[in-house]
Amino acid sequence: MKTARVRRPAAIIAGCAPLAREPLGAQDAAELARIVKAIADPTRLRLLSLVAAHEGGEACVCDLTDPIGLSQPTISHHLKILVDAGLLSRDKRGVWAYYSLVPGALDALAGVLSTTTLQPS
Amino acid sequence: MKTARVRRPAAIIAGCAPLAREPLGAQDAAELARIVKAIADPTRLRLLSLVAAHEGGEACVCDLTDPIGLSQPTISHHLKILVDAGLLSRDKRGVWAYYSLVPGALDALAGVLSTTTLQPS
DNA sequence: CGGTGGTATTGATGGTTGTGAATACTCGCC
DNA sequence: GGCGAGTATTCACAACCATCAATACCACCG
Repeated sequence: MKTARVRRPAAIIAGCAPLAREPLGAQDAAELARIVKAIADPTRLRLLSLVAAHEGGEACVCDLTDPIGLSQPTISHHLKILVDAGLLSRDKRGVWAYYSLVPGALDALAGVLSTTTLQPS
Repeated sequence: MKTARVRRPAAIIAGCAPLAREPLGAQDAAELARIVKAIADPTRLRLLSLVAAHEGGEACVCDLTDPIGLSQPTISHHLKILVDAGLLSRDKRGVWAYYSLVPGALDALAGVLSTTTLQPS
């Protein structure tokens, strides 16, 4: 069990300046890149949108394999990466594992990337 | 010369729904991932912020090698990736190549990622 | 308790990528 | 024209990654 990684969700990116504000330090850049890497894959982008658009805001693995068209282990693997990045949360109820968006995580990421101060309308 | 790639800047991501709105198609996901991959690297994130924070909003390669601490060819390589992704623009004046943020590119990306409708304050 | 079905993990593999060394290119200048 | 400086490209290599097949895990049900 060496998964004692950082594990902090999107709090670390919330602490970063808006990217265009001031030069990013090497350490902040590394942590931010770790999050961005999680969504730098077409399959994982689709998984995020599928989960978000699914009814109830959550979906289990069996809901995702068919639309994506990849094997079940591969889907589980990508989901794990998204969970580790703090973008998805996993809720195992019985045999099924339900994944849902971590509230605010994607928005925090968007906030760091945007060059202007953004706020919900 | 096979660089007749897509080359469209951030227009393609502006055409995508906000990611959480509806399931992302395979093709949209691939194009979006191509852009996201460009910023999924600590060095390139730092380059973006360095360019943005530099005086005049532009910087040449020689301004960037020292703060980053990598070789000049490597910096040029990363800059090329950012330009190809439509996030940076290159303006060669004499011997110097000045890089600057493509206006709206990062914001378009942030808009696709955010789960709420965002607008500048 | 044995089976069944949903999910996670392991192992292997082909492909991608970040990096530096060496080198080529391209201006401006003497 | 030739030289020097800033930048880009090529080549090579180690590290990482996305994927699948096989298998293990685990909760429920008869």
